Amino acid sequence: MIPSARPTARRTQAERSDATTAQLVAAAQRLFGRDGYATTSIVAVAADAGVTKGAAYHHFEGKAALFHAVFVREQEEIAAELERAAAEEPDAWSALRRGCRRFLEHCLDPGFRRIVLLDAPAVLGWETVREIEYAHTLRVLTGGMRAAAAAGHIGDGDLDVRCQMMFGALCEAGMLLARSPDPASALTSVTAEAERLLSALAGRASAL
Amino acid sequence: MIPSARPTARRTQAERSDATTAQLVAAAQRLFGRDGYATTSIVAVAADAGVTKGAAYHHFEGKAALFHAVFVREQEEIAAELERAAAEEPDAWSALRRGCRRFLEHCLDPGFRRIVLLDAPAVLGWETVREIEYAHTLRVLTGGMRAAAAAGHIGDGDLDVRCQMMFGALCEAGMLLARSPDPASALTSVTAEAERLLSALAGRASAL
DNA sequence: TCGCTTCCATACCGAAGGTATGCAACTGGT
DNA sequence: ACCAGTTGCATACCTTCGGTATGGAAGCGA
Repeated sequence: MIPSARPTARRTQAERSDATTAQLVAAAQRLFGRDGYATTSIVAVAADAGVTKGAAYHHFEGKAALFHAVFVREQEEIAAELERAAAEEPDAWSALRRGCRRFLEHCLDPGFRRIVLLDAPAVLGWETVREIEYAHTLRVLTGGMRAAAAAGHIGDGDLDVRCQMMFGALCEAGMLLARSPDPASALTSVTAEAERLLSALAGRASAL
Repeated sequence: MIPSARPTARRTQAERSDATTAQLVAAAQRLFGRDGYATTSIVAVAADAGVTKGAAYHHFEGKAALFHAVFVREQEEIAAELERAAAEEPDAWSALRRGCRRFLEHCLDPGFRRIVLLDAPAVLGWETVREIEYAHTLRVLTGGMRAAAAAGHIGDGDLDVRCQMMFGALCEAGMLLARSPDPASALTSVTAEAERLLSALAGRASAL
């Protein structure tokens, strides 16, 4: 008998497990992003993934663990996107600016805002959130900052603290951006303020 | 018969109502601040206030409404504190710096962090949170910024956007501060970074 | 004094997170 | 190829909690 004649028959355990976990995370990302963590039930996520509660609780310790997986996935996506954007720029300084702009653009996605900026701190706690972000988004940002500092663009001081504060300002700007009646046009002005802030941080008050 | 011979007897309706609402808000502020919104039940708050669920649902539309009241109270407290601190300074620029430092100090309170910085966006939504903050904390901050701008300390640009981003950076710095092993000593270094950021925003890159 | 409203407690309901159980599919050894 | 043993997952159940309905006691206007 030919294996996988029908896609459901004769799958290995790892295949089944990976498939359902992927389905669950994808469904959770959609529903958490659309309706928020609190109003999204486990059964709804499971149903959207084509399974039941049992599968969800078999693969994840609970609702928060499922959200944790979604958050990590979200971070991996944005970090990869930022690195791709930064790689297109010739020097460290323009890469840093390009990354900030890219982050703001990414904030136009409602699911990202809901999961990463709104729910994550309350669900996972600040420590966990920043730990994960420090391995993804903040890693890219601090990397860009260090590169810019090595190129002599950045003034002295505590770079880690400065990156965190810059990051907080960017998140705030992202929410502000998305809230505006015309986000597409607001993107330019908010980006301008962000770049001004960046230039200011770098000790180049009139770089723009 | 003498009114209020015993404190419980012969109180007017408004008195009873005000007393229980105050008790409920105070209890909610304590429990939400200590255990977080999600893990704090209405009955726990009511019991801590010395009443039952019925009283809570009589005075508030639901759990979120109770949290809303707590959040407004937090904002009123911090705004008053900031205005008091700013009033002690001679000029607009030092008042602005003093206010930022004061805000960071206030972030050392775990209840404040939990309620205002962690839970509020998820529970009330970003729009509601910023609307309330714009009437309190952000009002004081933008007021200080405008005063500093009028005194010629601040460069041109969108002041509202800049205040929001500065506020985001301050919130982030507050969390970072509280997370550090020795918050009291970290306060000075984080404050230094914040003032540097402020100076940078003002177009005075070497003001500190 | 007497309807009427306000304040609040008790009883109840439904939804949702989490657990226990059971069964079917896969796996590894013989 | 067969057969323990494990894994993947569904179903049934429990508990907690937000929210509602009901009832009664305390003030209030007339």
